[in-house]
Parts: sequence; structure tokens; C-alpha cells
Amino acid sequence: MNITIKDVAKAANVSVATVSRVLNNKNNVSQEAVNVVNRAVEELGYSPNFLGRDLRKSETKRILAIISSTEQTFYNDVLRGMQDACSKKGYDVLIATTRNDPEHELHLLGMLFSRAVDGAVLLAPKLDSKTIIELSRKYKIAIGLERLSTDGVLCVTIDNEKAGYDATKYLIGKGRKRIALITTEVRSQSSVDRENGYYRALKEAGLPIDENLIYFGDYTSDTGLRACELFLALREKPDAIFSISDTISIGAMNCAVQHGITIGKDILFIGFDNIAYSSMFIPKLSTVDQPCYLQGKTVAEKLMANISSEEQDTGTYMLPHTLILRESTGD
Amino acid sequence: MNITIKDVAKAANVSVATVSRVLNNKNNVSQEAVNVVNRAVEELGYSPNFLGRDLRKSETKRILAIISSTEQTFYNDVLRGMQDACSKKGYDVLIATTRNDPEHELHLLGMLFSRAVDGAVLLAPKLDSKTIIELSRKYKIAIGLERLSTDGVLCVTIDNEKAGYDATKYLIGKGRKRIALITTEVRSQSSVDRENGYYRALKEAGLPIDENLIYFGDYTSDTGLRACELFLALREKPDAIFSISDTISIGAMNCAVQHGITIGKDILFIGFDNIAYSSMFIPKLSTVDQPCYLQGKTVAEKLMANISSEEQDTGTYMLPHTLILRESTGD
DNA sequence: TTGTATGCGTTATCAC
DNA sequence: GTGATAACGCATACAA
Repeated sequence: MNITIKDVAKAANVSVATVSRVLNNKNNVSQEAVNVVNRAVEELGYSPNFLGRDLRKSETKRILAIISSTEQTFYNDVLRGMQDACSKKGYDVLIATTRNDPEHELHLLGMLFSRAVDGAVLLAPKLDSKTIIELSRKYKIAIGLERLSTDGVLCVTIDNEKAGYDATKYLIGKGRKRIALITTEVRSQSSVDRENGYYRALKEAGLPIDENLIYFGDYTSDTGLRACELFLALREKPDAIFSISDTISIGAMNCAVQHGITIGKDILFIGFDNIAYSSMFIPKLSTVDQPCYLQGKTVAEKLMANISSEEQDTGTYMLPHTLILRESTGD
Repeated sequence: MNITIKDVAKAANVSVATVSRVLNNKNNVSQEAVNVVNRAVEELGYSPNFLGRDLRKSETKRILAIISSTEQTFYNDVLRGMQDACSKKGYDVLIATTRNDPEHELHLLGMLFSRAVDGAVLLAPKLDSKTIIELSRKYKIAIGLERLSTDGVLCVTIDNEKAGYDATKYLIGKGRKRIALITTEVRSQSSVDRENGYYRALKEAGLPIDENLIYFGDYTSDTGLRACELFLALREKPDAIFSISDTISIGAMNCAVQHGITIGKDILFIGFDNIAYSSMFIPKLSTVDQPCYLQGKTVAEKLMANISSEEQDTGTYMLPHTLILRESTGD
């Protein structure tokens, strides 16, 4: 049998109401009551049951961060940003992983529907836009590191199109003419945006778009390996490779090194995300840095604002990115 | 105002009890009731409030995995193992990060005390053994990837002492005489165990223990960099470096490469954890593989068993590790 | 098969 | 300043 507020009340010889008041630091209690209750709490080893409290208050002070998996190291900073923002307002952050299964993502959102959390941040939504927008009308949902193709739900992200453009344009500026792209089969908006930036830069420079130089895979280093292997088998090899994630780039560079390619000279590489390992790899990888911490902090703040307000902010916010130049582009 | 089971009952013209029965797939309901209730649920867009359900049932079917941060990529497999085991039994896994703050770890355990979750797995406990054992008498707690110096709480780990011994002995077998160790200042039992294995192997081979060859830092690649820098400044440099984590090793190898050292010949490297990047680094890193997925699966299974049983399993279980040999040891 | 009534542990609203 | 007591949303024992 668990110890409840009733037991404490009995032990302290006061009513449950008084115990509750003491526990919640209300000001309309006598010092004596505070003392006697605290002593009873201590003696009984009581800790309040939040299920009762949450039920009564209809809030949990918890928000859920839904990520694909913890393998993507850059989530770490995003989550740190969320936690910092949340703890400031008395919220806790819980994390759950979808493993890229839209169905499981929906299952996790069940925690939101069933009020086990007050809100949810989708950091790699696999559900379709329509479903998400539908849900966000009823529940407190925000999207981080990503945006929807259509408007209608709070998003905090970067301008991925511009980022893809910047990276590609930089390679063009280095005199590169055959710039390959490694992207994902999954049509996440961020991937599509980065691709579009790549296309725009090529077009602007009057360079042709060569389908042989575009590879569709997943976010793993294996994809990088396979893509690079294919590229190097071409009669006309690429002189630069832009990948939409650092992990892919690292796989691709691995392959290039094995083929005796001199990275930063024969072929330039640019990745995306600026993960910790990107600067530990030899040679160091040039990449696009997105402000992970800031995006996490911002999306959490805006979500909490939505939670405690009637009017809902459904805007899309784009934070600034930065091109980081290292050895893999000869810098 | 939220839609509750009452609203559904009213709309379906049945009692709340019947609605509840339908929702929980009880068999003692007529097909007609099922139909009418489901239609009402659909129409109203009702989804049950778990706070009520959980409170009533005194269980949440959720367990909490407490990790230091999501930056440690090997947690991914551990969590996958936990999730697979849990979903099989209808449990959800929530993740929360301590950021290496024992106080915050205690705060997170508050979710357990307050019954927001049914159990918790500590994957990098920073709290002292006494506190943990104390708590585990009252709450369902298990420890994964780690053990306590004393007995008293369910642990699933590997034999870290043996693993440290195996790694060091392998280096000795390669003819190495000056084997350095990079470990952590934090006295986690796993670190201490790995160190002790290192000492035992040296002693057994009649090699002296040289304090200049032992560096205490944290789990980051920066620690590896700094340690290696110091080692290379010694008059008598090491001919092998064993680190208690791959991330450290990668930092150390980075430093070695910068100094023109030939890895796998001048100096051999062995890491720990077999993270994905260890085989992507050039040269590929030899390491100790610990069965992350299996440890996660096992600890979750045993914790759930404890949750649904009177008698508590407080044993320590050690799963087998493997030495993975790659280029950094000249293999 | 169904409905009524009770209680899970807490907070909030009263009256005192 | 304090104590009864009524909610919160749900599941279930019991009665019908």
C-alpha cells in the first residue's frame, strides 16, 4: 500500500487540505502547520503522486520531444536547448524515438492525446503534413529542424534551400564544374529544400544538372560509401560532393581515401550539420552548421507559449545557418 | 472543455461503464454496444485521458531510461533493445538526460516517485550507490551498462575488468612495453573496472605501472587530444594507447596523426564501445565491443519482471564482450 | 449484458 | 488559518 496525502494528514493531525497547501507552498498556512506536515512527510517518506495532481490540474508540466533515433548526434544540442528553455519554466522534457516509423510516431503522439504530456515537438516528422496540421488544431504540437510544405503549424528551422545554395555556390566559386549531390530517398522537406538550393546554384552558374551525379539513399555513412563508389566508377568523375548530412559525407570521404583520392584537392567535400565527428575526421570536413541549441530553445519556448495561451502561433521561423570551411574543401 | 468518457456515454446513449468496457476490449459487451460506442468515439474525436486511467490502475505502462546525454551514440542500440523488449509487453520507453548532474538525475527519478512512470533504468548513474540502493527498495530501479561497487540492485553490464584486461593483454601480445591508459576522472565503476583490468594485465606481464602514461579526463575526444599531446611530449613515448571510450581514442589518434605518428605501427590504439564512427575513422579503430542492444533488452526485461512481481531480482548480470581488431592495432 | 456507485490521490471551493 | 467535500477522468465491484 502506498503512502498518500491522507496518511500524512493523519500523522500530522491536520486535514489533507492543509497538507496539500504546505506541499504546494501556499502562503495561507501557519508556520506550525508547515513544520508538523514536513515532519510527517519526512517520517513517512512520502512523495506526492503526480497522477492525482495532474488529473486534477489537467496539466503535467512535461513536453515530449520526438526524434528518429538518438544516433543522430546533433539532436543532443537541440535537446539541450529545449531542456534549458523548459526547466526555466518548470517543464520537463521527455524524449521518445520513432525509429522512422510513422505509425510509431503516431503511437507516441498518443501520449499527447492521452494527456500524459502537455505538448510535443516533432524533430523528424514522418507523418504527412495534413495529419500533423489536423492534429495541431487540437493538440499542442510544434516542429523543430524541419518545416512543412504548407503552412499551419509552428515550425522552427533554418533556411535549408539557402543553405544548400550556399554550399553549392561555394564549391562553384572554387572552380568546380561537376558537383555531385548525395541526398535522401525520404522526401523530408529539409532534404528537398537542400536539393533545391543545389539546383538553383547550378542553374545560376549555367552548370548542367547531371542525374549521374545525384544519389538518393538514407542518412547513414553507408549511403556515402555507396554513392561515392558509384561516382568514382563514372567516366567523368565529380570534382566535388555535397551531402545533406555529415555522416553521409564521412562515409563518402572514407571511400574516396580508399581510392587514393586527395580530399580537398581532387574532390572537395561539404557535409551538413557540423556534428562533433566532422572536425575529428581526417581530413576535417567542411559543413553547414545549423544552430541546433538555438532551434531547440526557440521551439520549446514557442511551444510553451502556445500551451499557456489561447491564441496559437502557427508561424514558421528560420534561424541563420553558417558555412564552416575546413580541410575537405581545401581550406 | 475536453471530451471525456461521459460525453461519449451520453452521445452513445449508454453508461460510462459500457464505454469503458468497449474501449478496453472487454468481452462482456454486446456487438451493438461496441458499434454505437465506436461511432460516438469517432464522431466526437474522443481519446481517453490516461491520467484518469493511470490513476485508477496505479500503473502507467511506461518506463524511463535515464542517460547522460544523447551524444553517446552507443546508447542508441541500448535504447533499441529496451524498446523492443518493452513494446512486446505493452510498455513505452521514455528517455531523459541528466547532463551528468546527480541532482538532475534525482529530479528525473522524481517521475518515478510521483508515479509518472512504473520503473527507471539508470544508464549512467551519477548518484552514489547508497542512495540508489536505498531508492531501489521502494521503487523499481535497474542499472544498465554499469554496476555498483556493492550488491543490492539489479544490474546488467559486461565484465569491464576482464575487457580492460583483454585489451591490454592484446597490446602486450603485440610486443608493446609502454602502454598508456586514458580514462576518466569520474570514478564510475565501469571506468574503475577497466583500469583494474589494465593494471592486472601489466602486472601479469611484469610491466611497470608508469603514472606518466595514465591520463584522467572525461569521455570526449578533447580528452584524447590532450592526453596524447602529453604522452608525445614524454622522453619515453608510449607504444600503445588504450582508451576507455572510442571517442577518446579518436581524439588521441587525431593528435597522433598530426604529429606524424604512423598509427598501427609506431603506436597502437584500442578504444572501447565500438561506436559506428570507430570503423569510419581512418585508420579504423580497434575496440572492445559491448553488446549494447542485448544489454538494453535484458535490463528492460528484468526490470519489467520486477515491476510485475513481488520478489525482486537484485542480481548483477554480465554479458559477453568482444575484442574487435582493426587497423589501429596493425590488424 | 448493462448500469450504478465507489475510489484512485490530488487540488480547489467553500464554509467556518 | 483550517477542515469538509466536491471535483478531475477513468475502471471496476456489485447489483440488476
